[in-house]
Amino acid sequence: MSTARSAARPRTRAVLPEDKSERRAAILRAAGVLLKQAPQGAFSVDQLARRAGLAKGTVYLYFGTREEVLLAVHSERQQDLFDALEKALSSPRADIRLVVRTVARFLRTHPEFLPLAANCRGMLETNIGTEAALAYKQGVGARLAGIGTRVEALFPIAKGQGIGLLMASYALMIGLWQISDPPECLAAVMERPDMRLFRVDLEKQLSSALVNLWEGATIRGNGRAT
Amino acid sequence: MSTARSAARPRTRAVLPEDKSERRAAILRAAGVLLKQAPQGAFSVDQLARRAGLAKGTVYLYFGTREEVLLAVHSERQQDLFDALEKALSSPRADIRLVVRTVARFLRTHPEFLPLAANCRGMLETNIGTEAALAYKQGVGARLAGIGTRVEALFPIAKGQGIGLLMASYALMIGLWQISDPPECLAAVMERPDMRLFRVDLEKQLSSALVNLWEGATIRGNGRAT
Amino acid sequence: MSTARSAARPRTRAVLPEDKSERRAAILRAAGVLLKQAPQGAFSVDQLARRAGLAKGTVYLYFGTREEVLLAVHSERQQDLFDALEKALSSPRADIRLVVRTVARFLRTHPEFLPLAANCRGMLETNIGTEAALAYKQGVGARLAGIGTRVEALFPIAKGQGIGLLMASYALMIGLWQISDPPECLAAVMERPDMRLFRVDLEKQLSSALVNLWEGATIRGNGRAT
Amino acid sequence: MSTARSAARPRTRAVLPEDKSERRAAILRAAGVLLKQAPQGAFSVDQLARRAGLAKGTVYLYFGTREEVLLAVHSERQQDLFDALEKALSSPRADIRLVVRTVARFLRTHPEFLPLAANCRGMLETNIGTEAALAYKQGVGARLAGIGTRVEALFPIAKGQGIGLLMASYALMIGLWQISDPPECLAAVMERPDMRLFRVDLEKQLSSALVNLWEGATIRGNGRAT
DNA sequence: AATGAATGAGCATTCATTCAT
DNA sequence: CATGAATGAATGCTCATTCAT
Repeated sequence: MSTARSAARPRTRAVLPEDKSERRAAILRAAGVLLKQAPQGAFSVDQLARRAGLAKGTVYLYFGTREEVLLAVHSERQQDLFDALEKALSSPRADIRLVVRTVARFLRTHPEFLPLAANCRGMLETNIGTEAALAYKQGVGARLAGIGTRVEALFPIAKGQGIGLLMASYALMIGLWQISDPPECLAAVMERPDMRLFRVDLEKQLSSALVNLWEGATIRGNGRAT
Repeated sequence: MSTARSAARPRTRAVLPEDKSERRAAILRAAGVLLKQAPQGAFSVDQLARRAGLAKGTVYLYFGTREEVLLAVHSERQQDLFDALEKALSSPRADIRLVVRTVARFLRTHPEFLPLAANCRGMLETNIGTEAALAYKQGVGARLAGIGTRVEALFPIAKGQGIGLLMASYALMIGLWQISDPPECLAAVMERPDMRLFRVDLEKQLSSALVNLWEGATIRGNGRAT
Repeated sequence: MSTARSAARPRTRAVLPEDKSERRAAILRAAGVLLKQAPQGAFSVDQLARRAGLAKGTVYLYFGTREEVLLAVHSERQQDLFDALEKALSSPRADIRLVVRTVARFLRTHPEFLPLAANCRGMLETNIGTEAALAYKQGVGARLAGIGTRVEALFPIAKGQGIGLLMASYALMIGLWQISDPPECLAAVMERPDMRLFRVDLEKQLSSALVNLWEGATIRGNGRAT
Repeated sequence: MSTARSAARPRTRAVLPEDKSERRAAILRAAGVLLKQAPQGAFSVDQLARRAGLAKGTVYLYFGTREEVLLAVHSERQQDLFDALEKALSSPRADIRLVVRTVARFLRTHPEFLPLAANCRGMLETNIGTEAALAYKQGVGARLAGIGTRVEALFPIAKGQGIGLLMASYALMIGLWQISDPPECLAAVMERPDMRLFRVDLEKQLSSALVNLWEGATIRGNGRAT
């Protein structure tokens, strides 16, 4: 397309470890910005690099593949969710309502979270190295274990069921989003009366379902639960 | 602009409406077969046509786009699930356990269902006309309404909550599958002890979560449910 | 795309010769209509047939290829131009001005003529049988000869130069159209001052050029003309 | 969505601006070669790239679309024609004969020029970005203005008519080629006596017509000219 | 470390034409 | 004669990734 571009003008080099992680962070930040416009992650590496003020090749110095960048963004956000959850569970007033409200607030303030989260498995399947996938899963596992234990301590559920409850809750989040978020091609007809069923208020439905799930799991004797 | 095309050696012609439906069905059947090898639908139209014993162009006589074929397969399967559900709810012994067992049995006998279902929103977003998407959604909506009403009649939940409960259940299915199905790139390391957390028995976990969800929704006074 | 269409409902059959030419004429008429919307002939055989109230296959009973339909339309229009020209040259007041005015009026009242005419060679090259091409050329040749002779009788040009003058005039028409008609991709920028050069008034420029050409050809002693 | 791509074995890299121009030129050169065999530009991007010793994608680093390559070739040749014309008009012996002879010689030595030139509008209409089209037109406009002024200075025509005369001359060139160049499908029958009319000696006819046009335009008092 | 030029696999879709009915 | 189902060739373009500089 272009004809004559000027020669390379490299950025300052990141030599120190802190510079390096700053570079990495810059890429993730840029991805975060682009994710707002294309929640499914439909932007090119070129766009990403340019937005981060770097060259395409540089991205590959910090990440193995395009999808690993997305996974890293997702992972960060997910850890934030875990943080919020852990904090809520540490509160003296911790109960199901608080947990559910915490999740709801997180999703409300991070609208780009669910589209990416729903894509997560697709990303893993597509173009991510074992190493990165493993690291991600281990990160998730560690938090799940910690928070799961806390849940088991706080609520009357059988030992070992906390993690399952958390997983089911997460499944509910991404699954409900997939059902309720109207795709582009239906945007124009969502107002029709026969589409009323699908004009779902995600926050409300999800909160309701989470309450049910958690209450169902904590009914006395529900030791077999989740 | 154009060039003279060479001759063709067509298959027998589907002239009658019933022959045409059979052609259409043949394409869906072929897609079903390919879906076993590529659960995410990663096969080319060419493969699909060849498998159906047709020319590529013929596929486009019966479907608008590649993705509409996949959507049609998914839609059919989903209607099967609705059938099973409706049948279970018609049984005199209908209760939560039966519903959950019905779902579990369906998923066990239709292992290709969830991968495709989890892809559904992506397909809608990608390359599906409003018309086809609308038809799909309407088909789902009609069944949801019918079955939801039945649920409300059978179980002590508030009027209008049946559909929400069904949706949440469906969300749980596709969400848990996404979490629990190990991606290709992790297949080799799933045996590691730190991956134990993710060696989820989908049927068991899902059944447990569904029971919790439905019991939580049907606790007396849970009118605000799901 | 569609699924079940109803069986064939053939039109009445054209058995008599006059019915047949009426069918043929209907196709040409339909092409004429479509040509207004897509002056370059960018419509499909399917559209054409539908517009003519016929099935696709029927078009091929009356014409060998898609392009032969277009050629036939063009040929008809061109014969109309020849008619107008011949009539003008028969007038007692026949002179260069009248000839030029006649051409200008024809083009003004047949705006779809030049786009198609400019495409003519492309059509011949692309997908037209020798037979149809030959018939077209012979039709043109006969008129050229007739009108050329008339020109030679009316104006002081050497014997045999009439045809050349006509050909050059025709070349001027299609060539100037190609230069002056702004392509789609420039529509938005034609108003810019640096595009002023290309905002050509075709009728004016063509008339002017034709006058020059014919006057140049008829200058006394210009026996070497055109 | 994406898949890991395989490695590449690139040619030497064009880093410096001059290397890049050379790359670009190499592509144009390759197009020129292919144009000899397919004067209408009927070759694939793949062929083009291979002939230039590059990968398909590389072509798109230097040009936006296939058609923009063709337009660039045409533009170059056209500038050559302008050069020849300008040189001729600078000669102390500049007169109509010299101009016409210059054009004739150019066309004789550049037989691939007219087929492509006659295609130019089609290309612009088909697949060319506004930017490239604009650049082309501006390039043409600048030369037309310059040469047109020179023509007005040399010949007794009204101010501002030079460009019109040039345009009409160009129209004559491409128009006459379209009429006179026998299409493939008529090659076998061109020898028939009734085709005599169409066995046109392009150079002779064009020269004759150009002389007429220019003489007609320069007749004293022809201020209304072209 | 940073750059960005080069690579090339990958694929849905159209539509003129045929010919069985 | 009329129909319209079936055919299948034909191809531009994107973009993740590599690696020479």
